[in-house]
Amino acid sequence: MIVTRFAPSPTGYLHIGGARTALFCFLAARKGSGKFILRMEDTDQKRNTPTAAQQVMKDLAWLGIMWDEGPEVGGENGPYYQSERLDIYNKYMQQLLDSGRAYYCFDTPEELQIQREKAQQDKRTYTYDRPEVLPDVAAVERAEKEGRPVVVRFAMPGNDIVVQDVVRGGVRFGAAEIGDFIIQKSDGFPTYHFACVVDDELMGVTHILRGQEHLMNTPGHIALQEALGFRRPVYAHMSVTISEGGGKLSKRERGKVLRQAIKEAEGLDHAELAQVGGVSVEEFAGFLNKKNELDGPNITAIAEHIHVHLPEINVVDFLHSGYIPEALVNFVSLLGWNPGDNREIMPIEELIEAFDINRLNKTNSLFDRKKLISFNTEHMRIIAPEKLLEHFKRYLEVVESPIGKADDKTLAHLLKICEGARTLEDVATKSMFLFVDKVEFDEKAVKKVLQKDGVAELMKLTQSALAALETWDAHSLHGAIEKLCEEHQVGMGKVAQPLRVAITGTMVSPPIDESLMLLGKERTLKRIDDTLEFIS
RNA sequence: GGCCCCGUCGUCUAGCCAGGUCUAGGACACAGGGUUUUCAUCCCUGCAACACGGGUUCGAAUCCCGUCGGGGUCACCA
Repeated sequence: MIVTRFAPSPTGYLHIGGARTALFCFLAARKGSGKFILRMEDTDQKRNTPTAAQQVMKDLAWLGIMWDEGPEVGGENGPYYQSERLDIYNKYMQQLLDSGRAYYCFDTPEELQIQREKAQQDKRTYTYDRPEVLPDVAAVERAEKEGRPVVVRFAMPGNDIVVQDVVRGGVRFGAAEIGDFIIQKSDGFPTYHFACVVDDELMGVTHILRGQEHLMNTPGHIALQEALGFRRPVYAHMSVTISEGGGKLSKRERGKVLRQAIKEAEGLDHAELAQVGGVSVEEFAGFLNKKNELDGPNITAIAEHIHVHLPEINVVDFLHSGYIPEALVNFVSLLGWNPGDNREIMPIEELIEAFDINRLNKTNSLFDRKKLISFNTEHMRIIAPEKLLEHFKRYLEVVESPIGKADDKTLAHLLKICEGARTLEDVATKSMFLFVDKVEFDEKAVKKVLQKDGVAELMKLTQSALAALETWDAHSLHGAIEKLCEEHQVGMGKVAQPLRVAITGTMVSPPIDESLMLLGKERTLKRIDDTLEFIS
């Protein structure tokens, strides 16, 4: 049976790159009718936040990447938070210490830094200088008394190590390239390398799919496995997704774009923005001066407040932008993998069926948001309407849209008449006119549509035609407008466009008959009145 | 800088391992045209790539070497 795992360090929101790794692990497990484990690698006491693990799980669940074993769902190999497994690690740590495969060190950060710089000068790889005689327990006590940090290092074997990788083939690492690395920190916690190797063995992980950035760690992990008598899992180091600007997809990008937008907008009230973002004025000023970065939610709040579109980086960002998870998952699955034929738009079941670890490719890929939009458009079209409704409600909730107050029937209807929309945000934008008390006229719309000769006259005629209408449904409305056009020998646009601006204030809305129907007779006639007054 | 990985249209990629069927296929983007009451959708057409230089071979996108370019990694982070 194939067992995979996704092991994030809960330090913030789930990043789109992490989602991709998780997805491939999930697909590999499902395809092999195996097991997908979620494990929280929270061994860094300084960086972990209590809410981050929850958020990561929420994001995974939204994407439909559910784990068979892990936090919340449990399993036979728990606990699934590494911070709760310290005694397990200590047992193996002792084993290594006893057999002389690990040893204590007492170097200060400054001392190590000097060594590193020296190696840099000599243009060689820095590796830790293992002492001839390994420190004993007495030495540990002495070091503690002197207040020196005590860590444990793993004694690497002196041979080359070849990593057999599904994606890369055999990759050889010279013995001189990998030094004795730290497996236990001075706070007593294991490092990632150690905890990861122990847990993968204990949890029976058979296939490790992870980003290429971990390839250099792998020889160390393999050496650890051998010293501990562990099995060796199958490794697959996947290509990574890089940003349009080159380099890793980074959360800094959002800050960069926001800073730029604030600078260009000019005259914005910084104190107000700081308040919207939930940060102090000083913090906000520091952010603008690139002195510090702001947290994801703070940046998102400010951007939404001033209507600036930021590049999506975290999974939640995509939710906020109105993407649906089916599209995101599908799109991301095609970054570094493909089914081998020309299929592209695929629901998750099809992805599972088509998945093959041997078709993972080696080259890094760029994240192209334009293509994502196209995937989103298509998935919004093919998804079951009930599911789309659920996504829509979730979206409206997180962006705190007043549309969220509407009942299911109305929302479903809005989704239906907005068919062809690219994102849920588009649907919301088009529907907004129904949820405002007073129309605000868009400057461009006024100029292009309302300030034309004869508009007022035709609109008055339209108004009386609509007022005379007995049944207020899309069909009758359509008929009435059509009739009006025929009588006055004008195209549909001549009547529909001014009407659209009158009831929405903009040039964009669902089909005019549907829009009028939803608005209702009374409100429609009132808005036409207001418009006539406005243009006279 | 050391080490490691990678290099097919602007982008995601098929083809490469098992050389000929490749005047290199698909998708997105872009350009032009069409449908439509707006936006969007939809339909048609077009543009567009084997990084470069050497080999091996009757024959190279495919195998080998070099150059250049890109990415990763060099923590008591994971």
